[in-house]
Amino acid sequence: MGTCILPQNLSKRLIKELIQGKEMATKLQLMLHDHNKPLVEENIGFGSVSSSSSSAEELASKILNSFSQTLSVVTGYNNDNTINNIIHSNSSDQTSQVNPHDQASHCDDPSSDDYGAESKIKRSSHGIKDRRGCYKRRKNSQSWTTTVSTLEDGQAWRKYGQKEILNAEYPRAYFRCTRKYDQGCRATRQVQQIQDNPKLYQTTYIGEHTCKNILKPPQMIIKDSDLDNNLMNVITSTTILEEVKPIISSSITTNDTSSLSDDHHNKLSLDHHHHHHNNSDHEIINLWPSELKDLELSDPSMGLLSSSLGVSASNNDDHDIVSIMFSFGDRTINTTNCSTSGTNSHSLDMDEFVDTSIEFRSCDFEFDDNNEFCLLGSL
DNA sequence: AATATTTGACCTAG
DNA sequence: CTAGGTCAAATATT
Repeated sequence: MGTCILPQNLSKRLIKELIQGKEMATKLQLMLHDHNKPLVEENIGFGSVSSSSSSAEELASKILNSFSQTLSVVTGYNNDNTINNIIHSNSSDQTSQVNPHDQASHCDDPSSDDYGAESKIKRSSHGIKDRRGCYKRRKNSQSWTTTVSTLEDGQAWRKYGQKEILNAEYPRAYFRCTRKYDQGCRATRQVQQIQDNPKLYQTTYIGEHTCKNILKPPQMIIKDSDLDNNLMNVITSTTILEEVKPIISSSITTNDTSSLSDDHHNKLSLDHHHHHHNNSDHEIINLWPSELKDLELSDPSMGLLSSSLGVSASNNDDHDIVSIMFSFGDRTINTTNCSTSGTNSHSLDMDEFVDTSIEFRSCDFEFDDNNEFCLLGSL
């Protein structure tokens, strides 16, 4: 597909930014892991960040900035596969590629059912060995490798194998896109755990998603009872929203609601304030895109939108007061002083959200009696 | 029932 | 032949 023609200096800068971002994210993760957990247990839970909040915030800010810089480089030069190629150059093995076509005659479309029925019959009938058809390794596919601390990347993967790897402490897991058969998507990924406690995985993405990852109605679930756990999964990440991708450009850090200059500077953040709390009443935590799984739509290869979900809340009442702010760069959607009761989960239809909210300037939402997320104000 | 995971066999590149 | 990528039946989960 697209080949990367990125000036070397920018390429270096991009790599540098990504490395820095990764390092800082790791630090932040450790920080959260080491300091927050004990605090959560003996303390109030959501106030936990406060003890190390200054440095953590600092780190978070730097990380965001790092990704912003990265985005500005990427989106300024290529909106397609640039990032893949760049990161790929950093990848460990299965390199050598850059032969984007010739994706191994790996059963090009699922319709030409290759290894499917036919071989199944031959194998199961009499245990007769026969070739399963055209299966070949896809060593010529685009691939890139990252090191992360979670299996979650917001995409729908289906595990199809696991292997013990020579000289590797942990087995390697193989995943394919869930839409492999209904949409012929050939994206796969391999996850190699390289460390335990804290967990670290080296994730290699092979091939690009060709699917539209939007089959089920996207939903954002905010379950009060899960907030504690969610906070422990915290880290930062870059994900993509297909609909928003085309208008991403440079900076993603501004939250200024006053200016409505252009369609760029997109950032999704969600603040979940708690007001019954003693120390701080406003904390922002970046959640993994697993929390956004169902609204997350694409693959990490196609573009980047740094979407962070900030959440904090109080559980000391049967009425949680939450305030949620979505900000797409300089546009903000704010939900202040929403009152919700009970421990039900609130769902937000992200289909509608993604489609329409870009048009909003500032408006209010709340959870109604059915815990539906609804619009209060006008556009 | 549909969908996901586990796991040993199968298959290919080197 | 070996190492590692994939298949698919059995099993588990939703």
